[in-house]
Amino acid sequence: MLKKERQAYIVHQVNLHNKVLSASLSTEIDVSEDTIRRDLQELSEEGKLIKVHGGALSHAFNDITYSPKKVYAQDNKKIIADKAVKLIKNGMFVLTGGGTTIIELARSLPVSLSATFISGSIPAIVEYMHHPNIEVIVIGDKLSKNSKITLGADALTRIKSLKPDLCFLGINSIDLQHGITDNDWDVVHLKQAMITASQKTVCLTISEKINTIQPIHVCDLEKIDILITELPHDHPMLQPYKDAGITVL
Amino acid sequence: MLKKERQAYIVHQVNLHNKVLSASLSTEIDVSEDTIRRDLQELSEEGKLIKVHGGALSHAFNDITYSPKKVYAQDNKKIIADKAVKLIKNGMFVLTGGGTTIIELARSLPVSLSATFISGSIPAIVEYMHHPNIEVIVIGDKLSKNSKITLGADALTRIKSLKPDLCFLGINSIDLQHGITDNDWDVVHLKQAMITASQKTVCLTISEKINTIQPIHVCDLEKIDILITELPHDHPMLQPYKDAGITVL
DNA sequence: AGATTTTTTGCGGTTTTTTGCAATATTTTT
DNA sequence: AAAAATATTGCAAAAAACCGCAAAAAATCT
Repeated sequence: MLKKERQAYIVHQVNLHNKVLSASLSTEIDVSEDTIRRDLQELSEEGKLIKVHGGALSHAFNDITYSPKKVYAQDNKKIIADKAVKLIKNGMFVLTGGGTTIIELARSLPVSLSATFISGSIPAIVEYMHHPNIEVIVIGDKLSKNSKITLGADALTRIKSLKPDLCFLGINSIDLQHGITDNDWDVVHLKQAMITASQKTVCLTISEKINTIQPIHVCDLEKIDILITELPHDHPMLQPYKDAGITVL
Repeated sequence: MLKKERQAYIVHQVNLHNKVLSASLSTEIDVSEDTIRRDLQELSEEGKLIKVHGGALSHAFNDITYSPKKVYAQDNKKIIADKAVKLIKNGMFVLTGGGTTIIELARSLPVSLSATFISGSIPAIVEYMHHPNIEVIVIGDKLSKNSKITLGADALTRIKSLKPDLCFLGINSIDLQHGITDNDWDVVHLKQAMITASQKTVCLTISEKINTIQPIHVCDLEKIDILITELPHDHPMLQPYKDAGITVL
């Protein structure tokens, strides 16, 4: 890999995720951390990013909001995305919902992956669209301004006609007794259809939403195959869900 | 192998793979690396690629350097968009295709306008989505990476089920004898369906595409109600189209 | 055609760039 | 305060670029 090529990649990653870790980049592009550090140094001098202890930050995202210390704590959603990516194999049909966690997943897909992604989430579709080896199926219907996904009868019937290998769902609430719950009538219907259609359902959520409840019931825990959070898989908070038969990553 | 031939090959490779290595080229074409380096030097001075340590990168790899010609075209599209916007009234159902002219139209919509826009073009949908008073209906199907619009049987049947007031079509070729022509089989079918479904069809195009022909026939001039270009409505080039019964703006 | 000039190309030697490593210092975490 | 992670520095090996220079090839001019 050429030096400039590598630096362009780094800049791309910084702009995409607002931050990068030297260690991650090192393993990702298989060069020593020294080299990464020197790259960051140069790019920093060129004003293309801001170098901090442990990695670099996006210039645009650089107000007081992010102190250098924050770089160490990887964003929870990035951690979740990285775990989720490992489930996707070449040739798979993957159905995804909306939400920021799903966007992060879309941005973390390795360039080498070639698969088919189905979604009604416009931001997610935009990310998939930029990927060189991914086919995109758009679920059409009326676009909800709030959630930026298509909702309605058309979307439901289209989803019911599919049998994807995998379904990634960003969820707002999960609880041992009440299972998955949500607060939007149409979104709930969509999620139910997605779960029913898919061979395997993977739920993504940050840990603070675990053991919370919302007004509308989506499905029971039995319907969920895999649960991904930013916590280590052996965290005590997750044990009850393992006992309920869910694979926790 | 001639020098010019060799350099043409190098440019081709750069455009194809976005990067080339001096060492690879050397063994590939069987000349010394010095020669390759001198070639890259010259091509770099001609602006055909970017020379870096170890090889060269495509111009597209770095940042897009847009030529004055592109900027000129951009201005023209803005003129076209402003004319087109005037046709849209509150409460209308508007069907739009893809292409840069349509994007420009989407960006030019006044905030006060409240209407419903139907499209399968992801970039257009993104623009509509940001508008406060516009409802968006997404036409779903397989996403074409090139044109960034959804194409396929699903999209066709969905469009056929609609009766929009207005249809805006960015066109690639228009000619007095052959009418509207295009070069992509699927896109042609989509445009035909859009024209048939709509009560009024508005074609948008920059003047340089007037009186040009492409391989596949979309429709005859009779199907077109309004033609919008960046030229003044009384420009002589447009007179024949007026005579053919088209309203020219 | 033959001679002369110009261009192109490869080669040896030198300089610069790039990269990884090891030892040491600094920062962050626990 | 100790431990772990990250930075810095100097250095050496490899790769690549650079600099004439001369042979070969092509173009130009008698």
